[in-house]
Amino acid sequence: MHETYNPQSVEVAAQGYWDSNRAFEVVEDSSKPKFFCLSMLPYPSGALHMGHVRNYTIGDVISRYQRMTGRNVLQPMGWDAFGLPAENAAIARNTAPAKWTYANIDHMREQLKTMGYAIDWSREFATCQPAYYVHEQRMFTRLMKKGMVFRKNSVVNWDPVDQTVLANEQVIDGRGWRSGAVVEKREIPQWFLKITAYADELLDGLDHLPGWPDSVKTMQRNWIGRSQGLEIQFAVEGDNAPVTVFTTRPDTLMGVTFLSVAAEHPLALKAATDSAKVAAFIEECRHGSTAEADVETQEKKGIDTGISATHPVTGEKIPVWIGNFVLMNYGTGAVMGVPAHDQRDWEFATKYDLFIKMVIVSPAVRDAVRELAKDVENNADVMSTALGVNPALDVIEPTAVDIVHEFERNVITEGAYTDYGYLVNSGDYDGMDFREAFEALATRLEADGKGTRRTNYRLRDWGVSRQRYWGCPIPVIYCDACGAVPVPEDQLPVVLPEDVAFTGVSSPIKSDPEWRKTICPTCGAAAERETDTFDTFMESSWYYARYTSPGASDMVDERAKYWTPVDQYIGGIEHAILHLLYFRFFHKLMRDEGLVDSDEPAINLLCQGMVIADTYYRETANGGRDWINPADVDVHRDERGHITSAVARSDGQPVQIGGVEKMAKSKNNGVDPQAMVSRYGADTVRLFSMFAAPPDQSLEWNEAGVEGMARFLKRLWRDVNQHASQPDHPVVDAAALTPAQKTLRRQVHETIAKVSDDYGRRHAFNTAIAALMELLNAVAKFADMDDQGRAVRHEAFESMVLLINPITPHIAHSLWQVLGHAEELIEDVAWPVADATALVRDLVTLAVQVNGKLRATIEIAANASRADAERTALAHPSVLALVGDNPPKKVIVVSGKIVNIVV
RNA sequence: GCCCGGGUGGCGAAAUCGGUAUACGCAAAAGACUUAAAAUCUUUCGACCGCAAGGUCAUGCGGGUUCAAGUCCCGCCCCGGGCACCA
Repeated sequence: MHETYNPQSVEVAAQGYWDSNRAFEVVEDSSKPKFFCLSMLPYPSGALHMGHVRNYTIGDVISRYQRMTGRNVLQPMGWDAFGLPAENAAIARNTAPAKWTYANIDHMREQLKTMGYAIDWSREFATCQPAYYVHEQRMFTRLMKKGMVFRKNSVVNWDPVDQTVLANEQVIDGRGWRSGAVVEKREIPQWFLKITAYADELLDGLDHLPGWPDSVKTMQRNWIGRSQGLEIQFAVEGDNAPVTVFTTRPDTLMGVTFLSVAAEHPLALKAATDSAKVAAFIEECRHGSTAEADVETQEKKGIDTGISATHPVTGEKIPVWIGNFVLMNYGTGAVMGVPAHDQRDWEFATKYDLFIKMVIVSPAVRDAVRELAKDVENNADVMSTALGVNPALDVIEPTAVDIVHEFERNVITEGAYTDYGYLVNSGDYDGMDFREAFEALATRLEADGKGTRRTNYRLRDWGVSRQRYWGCPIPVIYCDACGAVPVPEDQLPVVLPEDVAFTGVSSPIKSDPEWRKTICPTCGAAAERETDTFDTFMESSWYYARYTSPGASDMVDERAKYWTPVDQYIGGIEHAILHLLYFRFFHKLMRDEGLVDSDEPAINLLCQGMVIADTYYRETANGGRDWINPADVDVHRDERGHITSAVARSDGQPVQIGGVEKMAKSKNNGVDPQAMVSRYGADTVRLFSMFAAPPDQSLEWNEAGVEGMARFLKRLWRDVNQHASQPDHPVVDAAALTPAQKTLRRQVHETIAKVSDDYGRRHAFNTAIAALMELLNAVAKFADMDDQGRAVRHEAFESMVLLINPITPHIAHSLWQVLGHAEELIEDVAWPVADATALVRDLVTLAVQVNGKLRATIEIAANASRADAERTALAHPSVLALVGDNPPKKVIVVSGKIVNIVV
């Protein structure tokens, strides 16, 4: 017997056994149901962090559990290896991005292996390998031929000092992160994938994903943003083209008092040629970042172009303004201004003293007017009369007029009324509701050729061009005669040179005139290659499919149809929209190429929360903060456990407590998984990361909590070994058990049922662990040394080891042998099933409430009738004291739970 | 600004379909073992009042629905994620 638990030797032994048996390498097997368990692949940033550990432990628990329930489980791993950080590291360390990336992968692979994940490593790849990205390039050229790809101008952040395009992340407060120069918006030609062609399918498909979190589906629905509305043309004076706007609220059309166009809109550019002020405003709009969050939070500013447009219904002249909040790349680049019924327009109109015209009243106002003016033939007229639109009407109800005026005053002075209501001040449309007004105006404008009913999407086409080096080259050749030509399939891959000097000023393939030189595949003339690379979301959109078909000559082969779709996908909630939308989009592209046969890439999705930790700091002389790692801080508490102070371990001097934040380099509060594994073992780290919080919430790293987990595993080790050292026991004879033995056995089977449900359905690993802890506590208190006592205890320990195996597989591997099983893979032992007869209870506890307050509990037979329950409850002394002799008004009995007596 | 989450003891959390709020763990306190410490074991542990029995109050704040609300509805506050070139 091993007296003490030594995680290091246990883990080395288990991992060695798995390796030598190739325990987790899988092939297609039609005799078993398959289960594809996928975790989002890591970016090889340098070292494993706790977020990875959490993500991959969740995936591993699900994989091992599914394997034990008899499924053929594929759990792969790879590397999302292209990206911006490699370029930054290359500049900082004077090395090549490829070299840095491959070194990180080697290091992180070793770190992952110490965690003991049940991964099929034979399928591993890195997305920066030509053997991977060649398929992506081929797919792109096929999509080009299908018309799914187009090129258009698009706005980027331009650093005028460094003469380079900046990512949004590289723009801090409107300035380039290195140069500090005010960033400019610049238009350059870029490649796009027509994701909008799939907008309806991407939206409607969400209704067929019951295994995805509602929050993710809602975010995607809102992101796609399908809306029904009207596209309306406003004629513009002079020889200008009409301005087209899209609105979902055509019922407010009569309230339009201005138009706003983007600074890049042709009409704005036209106005700039006549006015230096307008030109200066447009110049000002060119500064600052392109990020929507920045655009939406900046101060709303505008300028009158001096040009007027004509209202398509009334024929009135309305001014055209330029607004810095109008996005050229969304919709038509122009919006109609309805200050009375749109809050942003209201603020804009108030700021620039533009006319506010109320044309919608609330249902409450309409109803009040209708009631007061019920004798008047048409109460829509009363509302219009109140507004002075129809003074000819001589029968009006003064109070009704006041109500309408009051509402109008409110709209003008307090803020827009943005809900649906009833039209007023709108001529022929007075009295209509939203639906009627929409139909009437749509019909009229369509007849006049000034409007069209349209379905609009917030979703924009996917710009895939990046002006960076460390990415997959876009396989296009530019020929003066033939234009943009896809690289022929037999010339793929277009290989990115890896052995380069990277200085950060320009991409090595852009600055090397030789690399881009080629000949046109169509006409054979001298031509040039595209030097932009793909957005790295391209690689992460289809990697899951490649795992199914290692070595396939195309993107995937027939094996993909066995393994896809993914049964369980696990990753961070930060990917809820972009990655998960592109991932779904790419699956549909592959389906339409005949590569896979399902509509969606993943059946179930689990989004895990962040890993957070305490922060500590000291003020520096210049007012900054010097962050100190939690591992180097000692915390003092008072006797109630409140933290009173913290000191640095290095010098014993106090440090400031900075609160709990996401683990990040900037706050120096990252906890190194490697250090934790060497101190406590991988099983303890896995156990803590599953226990400390449910998977979808943030997880606070707390080393004392980790020690608690180590204690639990030590006790489990000790108690199982102690049990195994006792004499052999007979099989459990359910009919011969004492009440105490029966109770323990019931707890064992209740735990089996709970843990199975927690793993398989709820993904509530924290409560599964709590249930196992409770069972270990119960077994420890169970002192029965009789034959049947030992038999029941043996059943308890075997169940516990099997149940905990998905979370702590190394210790389970050892303890399974201790319990008398010859060396075997515990994942191939059948998952325990709760015995229904062992779950039966004789007595149940009911809570007894009087007027909804708990006053007593009673124990009654599990099969007692409701009347029995009511009688027993009413007879309880505490209840009698409160109820007295008066008969209760009402008694509610919820069987097995509660009796509530209302007096 | 817009969209999506979250807020429960000293701390991490539990309460799965509206039915006994605080399971499990951490921290803390007391005791046992020890020359001592660590480890381990036992006990206590939401707040307030009370010798006790028991009572009152408590799930971010303010209302509401219900026999019954952490859970449902309305209005706020605070924290986090995303916003299309971080991945």
